[in-house]
Amino acid sequence: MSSEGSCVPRTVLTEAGLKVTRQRIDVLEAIVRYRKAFSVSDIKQAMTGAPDTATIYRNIMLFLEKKILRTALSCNGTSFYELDCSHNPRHPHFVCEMCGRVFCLKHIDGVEEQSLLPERGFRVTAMQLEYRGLCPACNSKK
Amino acid sequence: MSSEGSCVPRTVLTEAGLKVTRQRIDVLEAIVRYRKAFSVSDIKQAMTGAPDTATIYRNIMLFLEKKILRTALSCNGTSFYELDCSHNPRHPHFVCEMCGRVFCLKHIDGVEEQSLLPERGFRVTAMQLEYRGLCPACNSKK
DNA sequence: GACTTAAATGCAAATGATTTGCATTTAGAT
DNA sequence: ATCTAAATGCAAATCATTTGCATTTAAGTC
Repeated sequence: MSSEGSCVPRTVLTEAGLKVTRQRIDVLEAIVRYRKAFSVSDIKQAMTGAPDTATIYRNIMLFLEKKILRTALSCNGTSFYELDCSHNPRHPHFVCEMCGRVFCLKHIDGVEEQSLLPERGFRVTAMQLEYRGLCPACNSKK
Repeated sequence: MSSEGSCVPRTVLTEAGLKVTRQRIDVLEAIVRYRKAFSVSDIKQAMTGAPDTATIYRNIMLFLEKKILRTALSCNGTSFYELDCSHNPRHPHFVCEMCGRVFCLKHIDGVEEQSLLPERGFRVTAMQLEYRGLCPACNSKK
């Protein structure tokens, strides 16, 4: 996951210098399988026999620090995360105001952190581009 | 506030077809005075004799529907709002990961909803560009 | 392979933001 | 001045997230 690393949970953990526990492997496997931005409740539901919620949160925080994950966006009080690896380049997200689902959009060429600099004095570590509106399904229902 | 409206709370409420109540006037006045993106707790603290929290939330939801306000961003479980009027054009925001403060950045020419279109099928009603990192104050302390 | 210990986990309780139910008050029309 | 739907305050509920603490376990070390 880290920029160059593999996507094998065990390896990812070892490379990040983290203890390899059943819970961490299971959570990472679920995240890799999920393939899109997820909230803690998303990933819990996607797992059979998920670890305790506190454990999931603690591990997600750890994965964020280790750059195994990054925050995709926060909306309506919930944070969504996604894998932070070369196989998953940064891209904008879309939040459907009707069903609340979060979609990953295609990367937009030419729109990078570098091309959208804010004023001086700020040290930018991340940029997020977020759209709101109606997803295709909800849009066609209207 | 609505695209063309005035910034006088009473007038804003009337134009939006909302009942004019003391609480609504007070909240709007505080928001106009505040001049930047605010959370509910920000605006409560900025008021003397603020209405009940539930009332503030209910009114903010209403102001969002009426386009008197828009959501600036959500982070760490808190939503930030700002005036949605011609005097306050859309602009990117910056969240300081050290102190948690939210900053309004200057508008970036050429970067508009129009110039950053997501794939087909989506109906885009809003776009937010958000930066994270260290604000000038926290950055210089490091 | 058993031993040791710091780190990880589960569970329960705390926190903080936001929402809701309901009895009371009030803006705005009559 | 009167009436009624809508707005408010207050308390309690909800939801996401965090924390304290006793118990378990990964990963050396012998």
